[in-house]
Amino acid sequence: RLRKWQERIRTKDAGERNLQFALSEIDRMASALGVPRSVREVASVIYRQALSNDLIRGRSIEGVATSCLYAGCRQEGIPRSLEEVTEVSRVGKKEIGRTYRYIAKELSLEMKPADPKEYVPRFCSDLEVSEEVKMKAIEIIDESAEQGLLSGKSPTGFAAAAIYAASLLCNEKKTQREVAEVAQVTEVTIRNRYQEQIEAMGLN
Amino acid sequence: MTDPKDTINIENVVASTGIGQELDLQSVAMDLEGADYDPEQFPGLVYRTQNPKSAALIFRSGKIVCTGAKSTDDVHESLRIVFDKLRELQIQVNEDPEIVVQNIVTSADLGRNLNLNAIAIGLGLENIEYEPEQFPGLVYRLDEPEVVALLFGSGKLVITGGKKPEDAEHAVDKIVSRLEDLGLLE
DNA sequence: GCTTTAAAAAGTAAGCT
DNA sequence: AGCTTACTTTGTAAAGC
Repeated sequence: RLRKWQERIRTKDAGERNLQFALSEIDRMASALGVPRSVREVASVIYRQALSNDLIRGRSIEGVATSCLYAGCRQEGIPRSLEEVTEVSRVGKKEIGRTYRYIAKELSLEMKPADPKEYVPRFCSDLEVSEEVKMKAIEIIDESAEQGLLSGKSPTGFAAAAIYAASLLCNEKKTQREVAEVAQVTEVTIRNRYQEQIEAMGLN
Repeated sequence: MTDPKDTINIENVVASTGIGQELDLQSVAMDLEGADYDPEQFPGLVYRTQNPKSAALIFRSGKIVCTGAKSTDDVHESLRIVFDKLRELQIQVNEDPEIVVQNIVTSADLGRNLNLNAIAIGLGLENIEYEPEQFPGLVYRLDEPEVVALLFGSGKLVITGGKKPEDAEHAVDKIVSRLEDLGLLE
């Protein structure tokens, strides 16, 4: 009995240490990504839910913690792309994506796809463009999404192309390379999305 | 209007069978021309047929998996070739080994573009998986028939997980009627 | 869970000329 | 700027780690 009792404490302590580690990792990554405290709190809540629903077994704590942070950002409307969270995590993009999908399904998070517009404020401030460019980019996203161009496309690439197009239209040109860098997509992707969006706006 | 069912095309059939005889894969690999066998990497020996095109995975137990065929007839024809090749190596092969189709992959075309965002919400976020950042297709799991459909913005789709060709037809019918009910087609 | 095989869908990426 | 190759997703059996 004494042994069982010790084992329980050992297990409880181990579980407590694991939870503390996960939460500190969420904090570390959240700081590195520069997301507000509300996102860390949402991510922590999701992690505790995953824990109580026994979704961690068979998965790395770091992977689950990163996935919860990714989900938290999206739930708070200030998404970070998988590329971005992967940069501050110790696990790979593929594992994060797979773990995120598993947790979202099991916890019925019912996440809507990230809206490209949600990336515009951050990308634009990183590029130091005017409010005018920002508004124009949002206009381009709305119009081209309405015309059905968004289906299947990555939200970051779509946002990046709209910002690039808007910078040209507002005479505040940013190069494809500059936009590609802040959005973490290739110039080829920007070029492809940009062409379609310009056509959709009737600006070609 | 083209009935989406008429655009269905079987792209890949996976089936399993067995010759009812244990095999020494090392010697089979030596005698069978074009065989790929690397037990360190995978326990099965890979043998490819040319006509019809397919890849057979042959195991020590004598069990065989055939993939890549474009129809159930092709699966049988491919495996007949594999059986004959083994017989040429003086290996006993049962008369007519039972061949079980395990999975059929099909493609089809709904003929119109799809708004995947609207479909994700319409079909219910709890029933679908749509992560355009990770993959451009929307994943839709059906209960009846029990298959998985991947829907794309172009209106093209992939149906997998079925065990008979009719599964794909039933799936396409259900998908079309659900999208029509939601007013998300045309 | 992984390893291997096949095939489609469409988006993204990387390497080379 | 292309073109080619390759990776992402889905499902499935096989034997073994």
